[in-house]
Amino acid sequence: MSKTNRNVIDIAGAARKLLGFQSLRPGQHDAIQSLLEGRDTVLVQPTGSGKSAVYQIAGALLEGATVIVSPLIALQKDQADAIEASRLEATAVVNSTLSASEQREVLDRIEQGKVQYIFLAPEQLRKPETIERLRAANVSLIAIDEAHCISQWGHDFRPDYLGLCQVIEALDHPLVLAMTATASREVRGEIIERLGLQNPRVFVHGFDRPNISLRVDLFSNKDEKCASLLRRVEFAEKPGIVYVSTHKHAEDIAADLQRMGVDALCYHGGLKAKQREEIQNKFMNGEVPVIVATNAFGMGVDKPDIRFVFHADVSDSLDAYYQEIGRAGRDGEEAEAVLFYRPQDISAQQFKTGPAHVDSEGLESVYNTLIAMRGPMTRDEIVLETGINARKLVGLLHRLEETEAIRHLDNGDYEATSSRPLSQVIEAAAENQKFQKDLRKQRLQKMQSYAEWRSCRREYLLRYFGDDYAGPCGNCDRCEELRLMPKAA
DNA sequence: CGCTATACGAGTAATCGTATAGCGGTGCTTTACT
Repeated sequence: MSKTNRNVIDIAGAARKLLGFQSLRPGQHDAIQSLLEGRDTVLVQPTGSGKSAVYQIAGALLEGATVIVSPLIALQKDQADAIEASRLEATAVVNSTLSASEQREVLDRIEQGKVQYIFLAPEQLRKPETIERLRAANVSLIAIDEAHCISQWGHDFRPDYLGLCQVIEALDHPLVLAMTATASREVRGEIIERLGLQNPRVFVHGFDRPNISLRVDLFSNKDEKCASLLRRVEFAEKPGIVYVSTHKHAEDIAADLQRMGVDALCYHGGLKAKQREEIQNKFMNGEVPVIVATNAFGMGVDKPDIRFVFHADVSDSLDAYYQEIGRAGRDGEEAEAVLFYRPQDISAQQFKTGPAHVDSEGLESVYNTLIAMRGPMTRDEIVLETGINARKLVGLLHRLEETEAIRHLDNGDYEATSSRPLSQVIEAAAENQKFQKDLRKQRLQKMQSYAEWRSCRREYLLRYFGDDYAGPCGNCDRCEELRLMPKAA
């Protein structure tokens, strides 16, 4: 008990001294304390609620360096700058924007223990050299920012997210803090399992966003849907975001809005990095009131006064949907989330559940190469030997690793673990792929169920995320229709 | 699902429909070449 009390005082004092905080929110305090007590910690809390203060303060109070795994280079820079501006210690960013000599210099400083906070993407952590240098720096805390990426991206798009478990082990299991704004119980479970967390404490705070009104407008005709969306954007209180599923939709709708005299820009991954930065800045500082975007837009967008988030296409999961609409109304004022929906929209997103078949030729080529070698090979050597491009190879290696036909060694090399017959390995890989695809299909179906839900939408959403919220909420289209109001408090 | 690029046959010179296959969304990296 006395130990706990001492920690309480230390944490609050540190927050004041280091960050100038008058007080900490309960969520922040509990998470920091959990870390100081030596527990791996999962923190689910809305953006803007001060998740970064948790690793900043815990990192300052723990001996040794803090590693922050952050998915986007743009975020890494912002987060590091925020620390530099405060009273905390030295930071470093390790990513491909640094020249080779700059990287060497930064790694030297890290190795010498001169850096307190190190920001990097999971891809950097798959490099043996980086791990070696980090080991020398005595890492005591590894914070995974936007930890839902493990579940969302790890299985194909950025497989290095699934390698974090090995990274943690290679660093002798420092304390782990996994942070995200949105994670259903299922996703939280996957984060814990994939990171190999041991008996973690899980904090979930502030999930409901009662000021965001929820609504689904049903259409059967595509043109009607589009016209209704455009009209609604025209008259909506701004600023706001329109989410779409393809580059083309983003460009078309932005062009339509401009034609109507609405100042709108589109944003998607096909644009040049510089252009994207410009567009995002214009939205952030209020120069442009409407952004029409794919899911490329949003991470790191913490603008308080977004009044609407409309969806012209469905998201591929409720997790993604809630994350997207959660960008509205951060100031606590009224905001609206409207899904413009046609039943066909669901099947149009099926492709996002991934390919139905594995690349058996690719798997065969990689597996046979590793068996023939009878020893470890680097990625580069495998590329040279098989002629498969590096990007594709990462995915194939990951698939093989999943079946345990090959092993990824701590030094970064790969080797075949056995000489299981090829057909068995391919079959196992196909099974894994099918499992992933089915999982994504189920998630897409939850999106459909939300769109077609007949009673309180907030209840459906919050229950999906594991909350036991009971409607009516009085602030969704279903409650309105059924004239349901929440029971008086 | 729905779009678009490509191929193909018709049937006669340059174009026009129609059928169909393939693709669509998230970013890190590294490397070769201006």
